Amino acid sequence: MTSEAAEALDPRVARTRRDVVGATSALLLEEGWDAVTHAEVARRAGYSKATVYAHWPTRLDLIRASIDQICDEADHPAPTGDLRTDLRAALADFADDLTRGHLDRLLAGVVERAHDNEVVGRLRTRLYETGTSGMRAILAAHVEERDVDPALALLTGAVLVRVTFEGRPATTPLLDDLVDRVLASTTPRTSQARRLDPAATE
Amino acid sequence: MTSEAAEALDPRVARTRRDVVGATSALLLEEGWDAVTHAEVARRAGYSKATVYAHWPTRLDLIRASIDQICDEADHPAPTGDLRTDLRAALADFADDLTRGHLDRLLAGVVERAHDNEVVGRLRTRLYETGTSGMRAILAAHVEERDVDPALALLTGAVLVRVTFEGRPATTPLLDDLVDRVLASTTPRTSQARRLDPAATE
DNA sequence: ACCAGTATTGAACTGGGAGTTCAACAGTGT
DNA sequence: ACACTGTTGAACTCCCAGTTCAATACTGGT
Repeated sequence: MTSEAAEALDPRVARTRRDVVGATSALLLEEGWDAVTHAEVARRAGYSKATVYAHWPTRLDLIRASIDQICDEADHPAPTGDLRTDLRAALADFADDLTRGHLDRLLAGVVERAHDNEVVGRLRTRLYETGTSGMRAILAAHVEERDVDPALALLTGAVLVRVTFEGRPATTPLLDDLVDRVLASTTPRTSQARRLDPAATE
Repeated sequence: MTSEAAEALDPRVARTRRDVVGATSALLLEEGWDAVTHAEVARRAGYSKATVYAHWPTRLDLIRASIDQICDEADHPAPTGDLRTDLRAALADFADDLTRGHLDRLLAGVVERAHDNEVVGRLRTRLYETGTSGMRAILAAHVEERDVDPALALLTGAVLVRVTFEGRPATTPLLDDLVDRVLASTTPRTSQARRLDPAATE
């Protein structure tokens, strides 16, 4: 019922879904997993608690719909074609999501609950892949296949640690340094004269 | 009263503290933050709920005591003196804590709650620093000062991502590869004449 | 052995909030 | 106008974290 695509949908239902999922996303990012209750979501969205229960019987239903929306709406800056430039931009974008977008708390909440819930485990994977797909695409286009996964883990992991655990702001020089270090351990893909001399290029 | 060090302590109090904090740590690692309630902790430790409340009035008091204990008890393998070997061992140790020790869930739970609680923020920092202090010491002894922080963030971050988000087992070749990549972006400290005595360091 | 001081206990109580239900009401497509 | 479906408000149940306290058990000192 909820998955029918272009089936003529009651406009009331469409409104409700849009409003409630929107309110849930905002709540989830602003206040965290535990703050997402049917009562609070209903209050924020301007609907009755009973309506919210009718559409999303459990808290996880609400959160799943919300995360799906967050992932669907994610956008990435257009690549220029230069590896280093694009990677820096994508990494800055990721760091921005983590801090300003409070994605770090959402990720933490999902990771914590993924231990005893299969569905949450899939949300965790989807969320992480969405947040890093930009970088993955850039890497896949420019470095050897075997380097993509390790480089991605190094980059995203380092930013996560810096921002989330060390509480450090993700400044441009810090991010650029990380990109340089990670690229030093990868093999460029094109036969182009892209030697990895630290001092050369740009 | 609770912080007196060698002051002759009522053995009942000593027993209670040991048992309850032990039970809390186990519960926290096995079942996660939300599972830590006074009732469940009391049940596991074999004490009355009222006793647990008398010693630790809030849930956070319990968790703080538990994390303090976890950090105090943490031990690291003795270094051999060889950078690559020691780093591999320390990283494997960290990965093991994350997976087998369920440290990943604990970290996630702490990160999530650190957003609106200063005390939890300090727990997060302490927990992360405890888990990575072994690697930090090894790096500090062998690479340039400016390389220590970035290398640490890259290593721990990559393992975190691989284990926690990708759900991948932290196999030896995977960890060794990460160490190699990170070391490729660092400058070794002057000569290898740096034969540091394990007992004489800091 | 006794005692004064303290820790522990069991059991009962409260306060709040998550989740549920439903009859009345409102919006929708024909 | 009509049948159908979504929405509503309010009342309700149930569970559980947190609280309290008089009775009991243990401890160190005399």
